[in-house]
Order: sequence, then C-alpha cells, then structure tokens
Amino acid sequence: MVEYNVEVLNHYDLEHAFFQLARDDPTQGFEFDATGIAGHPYPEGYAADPANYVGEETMRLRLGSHLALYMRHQLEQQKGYTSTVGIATSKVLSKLVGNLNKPKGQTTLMPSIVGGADYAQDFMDSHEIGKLPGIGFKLAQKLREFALQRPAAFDTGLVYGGTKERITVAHLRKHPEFSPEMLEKLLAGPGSPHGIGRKIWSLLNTVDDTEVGQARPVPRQISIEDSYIRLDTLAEVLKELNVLARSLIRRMRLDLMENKDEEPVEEEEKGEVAAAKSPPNVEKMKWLAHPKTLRLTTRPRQPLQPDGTRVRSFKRISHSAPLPTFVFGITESVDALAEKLVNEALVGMFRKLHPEKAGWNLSLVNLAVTNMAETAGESKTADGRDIGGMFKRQDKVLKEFRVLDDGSIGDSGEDKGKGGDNEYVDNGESNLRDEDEDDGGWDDSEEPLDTGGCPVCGMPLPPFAMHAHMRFHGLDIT
DNA sequence: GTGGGGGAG
DNA sequence: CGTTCTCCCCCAC
Repeated sequence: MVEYNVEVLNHYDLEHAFFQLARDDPTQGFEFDATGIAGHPYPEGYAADPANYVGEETMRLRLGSHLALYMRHQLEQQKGYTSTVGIATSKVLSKLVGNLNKPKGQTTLMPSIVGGADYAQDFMDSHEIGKLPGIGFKLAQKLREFALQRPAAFDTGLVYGGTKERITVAHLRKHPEFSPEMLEKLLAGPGSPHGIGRKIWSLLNTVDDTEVGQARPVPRQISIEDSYIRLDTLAEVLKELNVLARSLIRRMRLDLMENKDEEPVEEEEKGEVAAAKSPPNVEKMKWLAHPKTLRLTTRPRQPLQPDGTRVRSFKRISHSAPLPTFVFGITESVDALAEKLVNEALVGMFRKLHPEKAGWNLSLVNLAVTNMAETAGESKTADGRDIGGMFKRQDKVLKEFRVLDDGSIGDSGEDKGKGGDNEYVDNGESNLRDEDEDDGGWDDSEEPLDTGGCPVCGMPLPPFAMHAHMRFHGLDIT
C-alpha cells in the first residue's frame, strides 16, 4: 500500500488546479478519465450547462480523479505496480467505491446533485453492515443482533466471517431506536474506543472525518509467527523459538537498517538475496530504529470438552520484556544471535506464560519486537516526492499568475483576484520541454518539474493536469 | 510499559 | 472461497 500526502494540497493550489480542470476537461461529466463513476445520472444537458459546473465538491472530485490516474500511472511506470483507487469525499467512502472497479481501476463517487437525492447515502445504505471498514466480525454480530432482536446466526462449521443474515446499513438506520446513544450502549465495552456509538452512527450516515495519516518510514512492530497442529513439549518449543528468532532477526536487518550513504535497501534487494548475504557491508549499514521491547505471544489450544469436541479459541496471551541490545550486533551471525535471544530472554518469558511443565498445547507462537525508537536525523515520513512538492515548486510562478475569476469557478471564500475576465497573465517564461513519446503527456522523470508549463501556451500546470490541458488545446495525445 | 481486544489485508 | 500471517490502533491497568 502506498500512501500519498494528498492533504498537503492547500486551498491556493486547489483553486488553480480546479480552474485548470474546469476548463481543460471537455467531457464535463461521466466520461472523464476515470474507469468508473458512481452516482445518480445527470439529467440530460446538465453537465453541459456552465451554471452547474462550478461546485467545489465536484471540482475536488475531478481533481482527485485526475490525480489518482496520474499517481497510478507513475506507480506503474516507475515501480511496475498496478493499483486500484477510490475517490470520494471521505476515506471510508473512497475505500468502498474503490471496490467497484478492481483490479487496476478507479472509481469516483460523484456528489448527489439531482433533486436532493443523496447518492453517497444510498450507496452506504446498500452495504451489508459487516462490509464497512472498521466494522469487523464482532461489531457486525452485535449490530445484526440489534436489528434482528435475536442472536444473529452464523454459519456453524465455518469458523470465520460467514453469516446467514444479511443486515444492511439501511436496515439499521431505519430501526426506530437507531441513535448514537443506543449504539453506544450496544457496542461500548471494556477496551472499546470511546465514543464508538457516535462514531458508528456517523459512519452509517456517511459522516467520516478520519484524517489521512502520514506513511511511516519504519513499521511500529515486526512480528513473526507460526501455527502448529501440535506443540506440547518444551523441547519442541525451544526449537520453534529458535526458528522464529532467526527469522525475526533477519527481518529486523532487512526492515530496520539502511545503507549509510546510499538510500534504504531497495525492494528488490530484500527477499532472499539480501537475507542470504547478511551481514552485508557491515561498515556501511546502520539501524533506522531500535525496538525496545520483545514480546512472546502464544495461543493455547482449548482442552477437550467432556463430549470430546474442542472449543476453538483464538485468544492469545503474551508477555513482554526489554529487548536485549545484543541483537543489534551486526558482526555476529543471525544463528548465534537467535540462540542467545532464546536462552537469555525467550525461555524465561515462555515460563511466565506457561508455568506448568506440561498439559498445554499451543496452536500458535508469535515473536515480535515493538516500541521502535527511531534514529534521529531521518526524514519523518516515508514519502519520496510528495504531491505538495509538485505545486510548491511552482509557487513563484503561480503567484505572479493569479487566475482572475468572476467567481463562477468554485467559491473559495478567500482572497480572490479582482476583475472578471478569466484571463491568464503570462509571466514571460516559455517552458518548452521534451515530451516522451508514450507517456500520455505525463512527466515521468525523477527530476522536479521545471515550472511545469504547458509547451503550447506556457501556462503552469501540475503534471497530472497536463493530459486534460492538452485535450483543451485540441491535441489528442492519447 | 504491559497485556488484551478488535480489525484490515 | 477460507485460512494464515502480519501489522495496526485502542484501551485498562
């Protein structure tokens, strides 16, 4: 999963981008370059009428769609990854519409504009409750029980997920007692997030103010686990702990180290190749983060019932301890470090978890390191070049270059230029540059764009708006 | 900081 | 499809 910092688009950036897309995108409706548009159909002629063409939300969604297309294109060109994207007014809605065209597609949930209809809500209403992100098996069962006024049956024999009942969001919302307070009573319990009732109520009403977070340079934890048909002797456990510890230390070296001068270990370098040649370039490698805590988790198998059946349990128990610092040693072999870790830490931890000499039988063992103390001096985010950067490099140009607008294009409510003639003021620079033949007009170079101007008219443009802008010039570059 | 619950992919 | 493995966040103590 790749996260981009889309939130860095500020209003000033958006105002310009809206304007570009508004006039450059001649399709003005459902057929702009997304693979899917979900929404009530526009009435005949609606999209062609300039009066209907200025909603900020619509503009933002169009911008988002173009940006998504651009990002997917870049991701595939530069990294070879295909991807699926959803574009909507919130994270949850984006995620849900993203399901409509996959793989290798994108779908935009357009705002409801027709006769007060609320497509987002209709869309939300149509989902089975357990399909919503954030509502897992446990919450879904409670909600189904509430809707049905009886325990929700689920496919016996199937251990996971499956339900016979289909309770939709609409079903729940229409329930006479449906309210934040009621949901709080139903769903709150020890350990559950505070205000979960209101949160779920909002979610079902398409209200979701979850922020887009920054991608982290290193994970919060690294864990290795294995499951077992039968694991009930200490000797076997020690052997498995050794296997897991070796694997964990290799993972730590792979994910938490980087070459001092070069950039982090390349993806292709990870995997077996790099693992095989550890410790690699001992002198050049340094830790990006030092986990402080070691955690051992097991999942004991339930004892047999009197009737001979076994209750399947997924409850885990764990014990944590400070991570011995010798595991960061890079001159010693992985095998030696693992052996030491088992003897000096894990055996003791295991005894805490399972004091009895026998009688237990483990179905799973997990080994994790957590509490990363990140090494200072690293950039805090994992992003390479963020989206904001594409705009910021153009700031100087854009500032001399205010789009003068009569207000019909998106109402920002802040410092609009005066005048009403929709005129661009050329800054005098012409920014002709070479185009690759096959990139659809997008700049695939690693270099920051120059001013990113249109080769025809010189107008500064964010790269992902270039494609639409060329169509505006009547040049078919697809 | 530790231990457990719930969830996502 | 169901299962396994990994990772995430939240909370009480």
